[in-house]
Amino acid sequence: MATGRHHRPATSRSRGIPEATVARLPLYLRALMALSERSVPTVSSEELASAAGVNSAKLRKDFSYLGSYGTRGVGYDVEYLVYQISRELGLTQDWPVVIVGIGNLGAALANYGGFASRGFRVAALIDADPALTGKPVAGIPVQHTDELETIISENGVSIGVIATPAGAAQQVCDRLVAAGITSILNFAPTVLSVPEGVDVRKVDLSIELQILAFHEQRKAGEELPGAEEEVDPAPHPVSPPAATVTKRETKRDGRDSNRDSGRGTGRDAKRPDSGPDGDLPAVMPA
Amino acid sequence: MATGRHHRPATSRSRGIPEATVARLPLYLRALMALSERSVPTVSSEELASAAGVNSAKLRKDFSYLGSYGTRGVGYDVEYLVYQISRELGLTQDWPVVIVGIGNLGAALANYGGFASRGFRVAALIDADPALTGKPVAGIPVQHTDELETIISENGVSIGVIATPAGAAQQVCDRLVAAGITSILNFAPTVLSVPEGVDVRKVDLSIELQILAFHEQRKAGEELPGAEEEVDPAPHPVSPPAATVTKRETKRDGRDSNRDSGRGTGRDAKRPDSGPDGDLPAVMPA
DNA sequence: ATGTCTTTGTGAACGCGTGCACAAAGATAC
DNA sequence: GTATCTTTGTGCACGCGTTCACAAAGACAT
Ligand SMILES: NC(=O)c1ccc[n+]([C@@H]2O[C@H](COP(=O)([O-])OP(=O)(O)OC[C@H]3O[C@@H](n4cnc5c(N)ncnc54)[C@H](O)[C@@H]3O)[C@@H](O)[C@H]2O)c1
Ligand SMILES: NC(=O)c1ccc[n+]([C@@H]2O[C@H](COP(=O)([O-])OP(=O)(O)OC[C@H]3O[C@@H](n4cnc5c(N)ncnc54)[C@H](O)[C@@H]3O)[C@@H](O)[C@H]2O)c1
Repeated sequence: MATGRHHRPATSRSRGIPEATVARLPLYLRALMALSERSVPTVSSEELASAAGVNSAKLRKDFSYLGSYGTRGVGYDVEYLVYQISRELGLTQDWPVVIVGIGNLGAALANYGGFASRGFRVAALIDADPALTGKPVAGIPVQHTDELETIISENGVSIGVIATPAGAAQQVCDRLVAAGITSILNFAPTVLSVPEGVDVRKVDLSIELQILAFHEQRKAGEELPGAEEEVDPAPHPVSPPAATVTKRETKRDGRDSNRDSGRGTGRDAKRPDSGPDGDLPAVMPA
Repeated sequence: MATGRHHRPATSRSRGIPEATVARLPLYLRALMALSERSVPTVSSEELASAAGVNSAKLRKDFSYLGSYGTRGVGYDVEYLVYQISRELGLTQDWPVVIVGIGNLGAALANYGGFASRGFRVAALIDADPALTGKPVAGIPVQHTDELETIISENGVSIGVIATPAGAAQQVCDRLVAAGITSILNFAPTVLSVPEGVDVRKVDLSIELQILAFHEQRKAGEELPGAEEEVDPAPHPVSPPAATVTKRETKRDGRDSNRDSGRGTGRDAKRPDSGPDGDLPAVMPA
């Protein structure tokens, strides 16, 4: 019970365009706009692919979902493709956006030029702090949460950005949805529960860092083979249910473990010398 | 042809742990730490899964890669699992991190408490602007780019965050890598080229918004069936190579087009009334 | 000790995404 | 017009990730 609703659209491929492709279209668009500014008339899939950092076959397949706008032997017309992708992404209209939670991050977002330059218009900044109300941030006066519903319905906003503390996020989310928002970009580190038909995308800083840390640890571990690895480097923090814990050689087969090998740039003593402060960060809040 | 190096590790599954699983571990960890704070001793896969917003089978399979730390009939010991995941992610040590580019976003990141609370320590803030040098941000004095190499090698930093303008990102990246950084979190909207062995993860705000806009457009389009859709709503921005353009009924079969249907909450007139300013945002910079 | 009941761990099937490799399309040259 | 050369569009195969569904493991009651 209480599974909330965490469904991807289920029938993910919205109109025949795979989700993975949709996620890459902005990438292509960015590269294309750079070419456009340099007045480059056409690009080959190879060139554009390398500019966007993807495989050229993938790019061609992606474009084929849009309807094959290329010319064999020549490539793609830059301007035309910019327009087609923009249209496909819905960027030929502008999207009013509200940002809720104008703290450190919210203010940075409000100041971010990359919004406006891509068809998104910051329609309003909303915060619960009365001290902020009326204060201009990035030239836009902050409005109080009380007016959230009014702002959204009067401006026909359908995209909301949540930059409040995690504790307030779900509540804010509920209000946004009730007010008519159907797309949410969430920066708060929480899982949001939304009704069907509402899209949520999340950006979580610390998750990204943790993923990097994982790989970083692996790199470091591989350089010094042998010794501690595989084994449990510390006793159990609390006594688990019973004698269950001792039994643990179930998995742990230590697969191939190759990682493309080859280094490249000189890397040597890179291990952080296990920070000066000896306490574990916040791993065991107990 | 300057393909740069955009390889995923190739042998993606680092030690037998699939990349997709690694990406979810922080999610589980977050949920577990919340339970831990509430002194919940054990959780079932079902409960934890719904807290983390994933399928319970997926969660169990994910945990099985770590070595099956559960007790059948009971569930998982919260504290023990917190520790195991932390260890797997490399969070039992603390990771010094440098942030380069202390503008709007960089400052927000520096002020973000979520770093420290998860084992990441901001070792230094670096910016090219001499006016910023020495000024404290979040209690840490900003240092000049000249000292980048020194800072990194002296502190044994292996993770770097880039929050500079896009134009400076590749250059900053190169210096970071040369100085010994092997993991980069990039906020600048550019594709970074790095040598093998260096991990790059990117966070791109406007890409997320564009993806939301795509789905938003689809929702709106489905409510008013018929009329403009499928057809080219505008002439070609520039004349493509030749008579090529006219021929375009190659694809476009208008697939199933169902999208799980069912709405749920009342959604009615949500279309942004096509912004007051009549100009297309920045779609056609030409 | 035996039985029942809960929940894990995982085999197997399936679907999506990726990349290879190539036929076909069209440009360009002659 | 014909030939050659470039580059697209895509069929196909493969691998990863997801999900189902269930046997086995163990807790708990009696
Ligand atoms: N700062 C970062 O770099 C960063 C990075 C990643 C994630 N985050 C997350 O983003 C969120 C915001 O971070 P921050 O550093 O800007 O925090 P912050 O404390 O500086 O700002 C939060 C703002 O939200 C407002 N707020 C609180 N409750 C509200 C409510 N119910 N309705 C409307 N506004 C409300 C507060 O008044 C405050 O202005 C947090 O969840 C944080 O975890 C921040
Ligand atoms: N602000 C946001 O919410 C946001 C959102 C998404 C992406 N971004 C991206 O993040 C980056 C930073 O955004 P911002 O709003 O903070 O910009 P900003 O202009 O406020 O800050 C950029 C900072 O980088 C410094 N800098 C410039 N060149 C440098 C160099 N070579 N070495 C070191 N420092 C250098 C500048 O002095 C400045 O302090 C941009 O690429 C932007 O596109 C920002």
